Amino acid sequence: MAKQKDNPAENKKGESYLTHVAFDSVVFGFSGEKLKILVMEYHNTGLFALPGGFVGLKENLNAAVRRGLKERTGLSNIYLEQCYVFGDVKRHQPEVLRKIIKANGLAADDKHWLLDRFISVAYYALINYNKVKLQPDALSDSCEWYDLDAVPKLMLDHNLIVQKALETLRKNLDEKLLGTNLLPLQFTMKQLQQVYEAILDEKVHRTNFQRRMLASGLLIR
Amino acid sequence: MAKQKDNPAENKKGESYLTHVAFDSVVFGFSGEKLKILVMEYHNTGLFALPGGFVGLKENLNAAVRRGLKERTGLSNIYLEQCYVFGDVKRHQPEVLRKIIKANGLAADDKHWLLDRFISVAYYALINYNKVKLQPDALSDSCEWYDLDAVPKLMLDHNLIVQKALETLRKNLDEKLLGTNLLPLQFTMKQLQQVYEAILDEKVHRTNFQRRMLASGLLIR
DNA sequence: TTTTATTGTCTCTATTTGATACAATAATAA
DNA sequence: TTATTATTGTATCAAATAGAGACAATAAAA
Repeated sequence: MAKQKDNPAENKKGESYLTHVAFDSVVFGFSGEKLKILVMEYHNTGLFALPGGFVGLKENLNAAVRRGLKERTGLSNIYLEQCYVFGDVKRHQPEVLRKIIKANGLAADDKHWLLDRFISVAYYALINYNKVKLQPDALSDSCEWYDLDAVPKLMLDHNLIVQKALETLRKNLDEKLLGTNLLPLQFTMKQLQQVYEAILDEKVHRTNFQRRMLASGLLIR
Repeated sequence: MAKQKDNPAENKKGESYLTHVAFDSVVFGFSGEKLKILVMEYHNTGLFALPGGFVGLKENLNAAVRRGLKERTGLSNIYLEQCYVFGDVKRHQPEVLRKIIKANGLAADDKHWLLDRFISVAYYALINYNKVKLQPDALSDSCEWYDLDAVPKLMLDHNLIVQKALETLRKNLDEKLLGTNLLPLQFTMKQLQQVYEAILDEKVHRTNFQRRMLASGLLIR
């Protein structure tokens, strides 16, 4: 029986993380009548990925995700939900990670903790597009908005994660007026309707939509 | 900065698991008009817990959960869904695990892999009560059905997991006639109605319930 | 067979939903 | 300013759906 390798999961700053556990976030924003998500591009690799990260040894999982989002967007108090755990063996592709590590001039010996297998907990977040100050991480050239219908090929199973996040968002859309999290505090009915249409990818009837929203009692004109 | 301890995650049989990752299942069954779940009791500890387990180094997460369920219930082809990931630091209580390990006459040195922190992926499963042949695992005296309203105090955050599973089940109840997974292939409308009432914990109108079920088109009389 | 309970069918009303017409307001141009 | 246009809010109607009960058909028990 194979024994498990024993890699200290430690980054350059000497911070330690739980091995085998990662998270990825699908960060939704709304602008120009379109739904967008955040995508990062790694240095000199042509690889795109969702913003993600790892969980500190003494850190709550949810807190780790919030920390990650804070670092990328500058925002705290983000609307955030788990959507699925991706735990298939085939998502373990050390060559991909090795490429990233090497492109950053780091030592990619076989025992590097990033080369190990990870289970990833996927989250989706809803944020106000205009309040964001985007910030790539140490390994990335950029962290940018992409129209949902123009997301590039992402590494590993990240495109699948986007799909799942969108599904979950659609299913939960009516709980507590989720859509409002994508808009400023003050917004018009039209804007909210556009958010719904962008998420559901279908037109909704204007007057009936208003009736429904107001009937929920959670909105004031 | 603290470095991560490096424990080989290996059981008595020499099988290796991913460190820091666990799963727990809330297994629902239906009998005598009541909703029940499976609970295990550990040897000589007075500790109750949900059936759970760990993920093999080369095993898909979902497959690991199915393996666990197979071992406990004898069933394959179980209806199974993720419901939430529990990742708070406070669920790390090495004393509890140490108690279990010691009660089984195993060496509970500080480096035992079970004493490390775990993120747990919670699932809920729906099974046909009558088809089950219950089987405790090596560490447990029993694996038994408990009425949902009479579940004992469980270890760690397992009672919370039960709550979350029930919530999720209720939310998803109407998708694809979920309830039928708790019944034999042939069942009466009355039985199905009782399942619904047990899950939702409220009465439903008989004739209207039938209309709704038949309207879904997924049932034949 | 009679009695009783269970299950299926039908109907009535109330509520919700989809669709449209039209009024009020705001934005634009003459 | 007024006239014109587009946008947004209100009212209404019909269709579909949901809740509640009457009653017939069937199955189970005496």
